Amino acid sequence: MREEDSNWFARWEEELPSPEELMPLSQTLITPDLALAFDIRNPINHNSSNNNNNNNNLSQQQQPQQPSHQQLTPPPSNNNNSNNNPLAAPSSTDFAAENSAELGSGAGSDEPARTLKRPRLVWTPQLHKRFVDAVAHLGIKNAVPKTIMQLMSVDGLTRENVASHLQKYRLYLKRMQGLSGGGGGGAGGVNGGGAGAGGVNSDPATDHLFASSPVPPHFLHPGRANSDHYLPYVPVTALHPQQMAVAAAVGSPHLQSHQYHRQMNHFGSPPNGQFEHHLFARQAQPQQVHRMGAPVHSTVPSGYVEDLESANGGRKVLTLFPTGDD
DNA sequence: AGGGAAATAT
DNA sequence: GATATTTCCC
Repeated sequence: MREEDSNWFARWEEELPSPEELMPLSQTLITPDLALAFDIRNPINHNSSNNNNNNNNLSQQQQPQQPSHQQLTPPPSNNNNSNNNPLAAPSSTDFAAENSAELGSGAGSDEPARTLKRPRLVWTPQLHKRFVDAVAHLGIKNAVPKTIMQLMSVDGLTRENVASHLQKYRLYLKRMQGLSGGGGGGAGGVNGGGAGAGGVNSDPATDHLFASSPVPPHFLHPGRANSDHYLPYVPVTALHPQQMAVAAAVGSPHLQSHQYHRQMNHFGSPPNGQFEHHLFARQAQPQQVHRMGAPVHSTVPSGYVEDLESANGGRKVLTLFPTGDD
């Protein structure tokens, strides 16, 4: 089985986007202001079933901090611009900025990063993927909230967020160990994104989200093999501060936990083409983790649309948008 | 800061 | 009712 390990790594490498595949810097976020200025509007916005988040925190309105409510269109094959046009303007239909819903009175020009209570963070497969990668690269040993958070470089992510997620993730791993150890090792197998494909995931009860991202073998085999053999020192260089936005699913309560229901019904017409997501677009702080190794391979697995969840069945929302800020 | 469990929101 | 995230406590 050591092969698995090496394979996993190889796989990981393969996954890395080539320089050309990286998102062009120009693909930055469009702020509402800009959108308005340019009269950019979402060509297809038919969502808004319930635009307002009526959390119990009704007393608070939206977070004007980053008026960038971007939403990536989930289109089937929305491959990033494979061309190498670094200065391509916002890839056509990829996303649009929509706002105005109710920020009218608020005047979202300012981003007073006040102590706004942020809405519940929704861990999308992408985000989780990133999380897993980070943990994998750090090694369970060093995988602590703070470090993970730093590695992820996801804006808006707080240590608490990560800690909490980590907690659950560990639980998940634990469960998996127990299951795989006892009988079917299948569970532990690398799901390889194609979760839904060949077979069913072990348990429906299993965390949907967690199941959506491959679990590095080492995670399950603490004792086996050297602990952190593979990544003696995190090739952090690989993880670049691409920004991933955290999505706050404020309006769509249903697509969070029921994704495994595969909304991709036979009709093939999902309820909505895309959902409205509020993204916290903040720039990753320069406080990046010190990158130790040099980018030898240059592979930069950044945050961008990795594998759309055809696997998940119902998850077609991308909540991260790469921005070549910097 | 890290880990775990209770509380709450969805 | 169950699950996902947040918040509190050690």
